[in-house]
Amino acid sequence: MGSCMVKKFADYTDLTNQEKSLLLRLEENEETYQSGQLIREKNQDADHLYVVKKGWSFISNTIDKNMRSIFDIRISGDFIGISELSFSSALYDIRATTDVTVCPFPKSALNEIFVESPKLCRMFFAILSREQALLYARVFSLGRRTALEKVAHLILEMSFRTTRAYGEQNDEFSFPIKQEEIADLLGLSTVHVNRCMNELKRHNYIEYNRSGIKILNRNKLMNLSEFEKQFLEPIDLKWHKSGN
Amino acid sequence: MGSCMVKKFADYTDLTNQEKSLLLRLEENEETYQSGQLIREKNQDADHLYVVKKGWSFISNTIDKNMRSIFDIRISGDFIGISELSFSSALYDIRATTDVTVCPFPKSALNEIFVESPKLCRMFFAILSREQALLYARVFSLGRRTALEKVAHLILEMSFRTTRAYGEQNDEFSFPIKQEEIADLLGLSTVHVNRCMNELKRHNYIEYNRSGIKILNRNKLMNLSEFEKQFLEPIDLKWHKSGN
DNA sequence: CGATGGATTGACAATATTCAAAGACAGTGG
DNA sequence: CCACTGTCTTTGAATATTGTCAATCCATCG
Repeated sequence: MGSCMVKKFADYTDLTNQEKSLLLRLEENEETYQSGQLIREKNQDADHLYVVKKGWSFISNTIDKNMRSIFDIRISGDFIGISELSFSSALYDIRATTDVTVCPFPKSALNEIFVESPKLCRMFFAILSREQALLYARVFSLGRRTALEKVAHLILEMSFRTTRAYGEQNDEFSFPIKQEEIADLLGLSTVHVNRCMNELKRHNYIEYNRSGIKILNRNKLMNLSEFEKQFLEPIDLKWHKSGN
Repeated sequence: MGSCMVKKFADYTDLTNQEKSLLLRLEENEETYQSGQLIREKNQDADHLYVVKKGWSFISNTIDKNMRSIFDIRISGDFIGISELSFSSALYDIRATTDVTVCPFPKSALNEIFVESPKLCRMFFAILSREQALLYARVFSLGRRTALEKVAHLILEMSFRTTRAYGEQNDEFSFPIKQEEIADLLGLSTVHVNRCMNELKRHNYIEYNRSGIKILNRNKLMNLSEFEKQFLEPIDLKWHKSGN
């Protein structure tokens, strides 16, 4: 299979061969993990970043045994660890939700890329800034949406993200994540997530089973969760041109 | 007064004169706003970024009149707008909490800096990645802490951030923010924020009035909110050296 | 077939919200 | 200097939302 990064970056801009080979270096090493396995633990040395090549994983923090928060789901083409760039040890756990392939690379590789290619540097910056925007959206969700709206919003978010990552627009997609994990993502209890999922099902907004989800009424879901469509805009790299 | 940026960056690394002048250019223009004023509105053109030079401001999003979420408070030395780098129009409002001085600069200025100085480029990347880490901490707070813990955590966070921005460690600091704004930051109702603040006062953890706050028992606050001390680590730029 | 991990359900409890009213404080103009 | 205004804070009572606990169901896998 090809390189996630080259594919992802080439969606937005033309790449020279040199730039392609810089990106390919990030995926020289591969590691695979089975569903449920810990990929890296909090407080370990954080000298590597990761690119997710295949599967779903998530980053989370646990305080006090029964108090876990999942910060984000990471799927094919996503980076893991950028927020730890300026920290010496890891701030959170990384765990495989499905069977997963990740490519670890040393932090210093980023620096080489920045020096060699201003275009890739801008691209990385744009990606990181886009992730910040998505995190703001999550903060909004956590702070100001009801449980039902949160669940609806998450389903839509993952629908758009998988579409972008895998290329096929599809109302029926793989959603290989436990209700307990949804709860930890959204700051809810497992039981309540279950009730919300079933309410969405009763209203005929979605269908779901263990491994997948089918969106039956995307508009209603969008309205319910007041999904903000700006986040679907493609990444715009024009900001390096003129002063406005 | 001197440049926020030069001061902030010089805390972490040595700067050449050229680098200093690159940073100074970001603060060539100044605008001042009065407490409560809108600095920039959602959906306007997002062709500029801002450095906050003086005062507190915040970035927020409002859906449906009575549903506001404040994403972050921005104080002296903080950037505003980086998460909109790859968007053409603004995702959120920027509003002055106190009287505020901000310096707008065009997005393209960032690109010039990246091309001219790899060191500043790394620095910007490190700052942005650090902000992501802080956002993860906020996600944790919103999802998994009780109201009382959230309030305690926010007070501590701002205590550390003002210490870093203004240089003086102090248990008594300016906290010029309405309870309604705290509520929108933490995803609570104004009334409940009030009750929590008063509970912290009753326990003799804090004192407060309209404009300031005094921490009486920092340890108890740290324990209550399970504050994670890693976030206080200074930014580490060593990641550009070896791949170890 | 039994064992296991996850999903589902009901009853009850805790936490936080809403609404409405009253208090405190700073700024304003007379 | 005082009354007036508007904004923010504080309080109580009733309500809504979500969490907790414990039991049961269901599918999958050896």
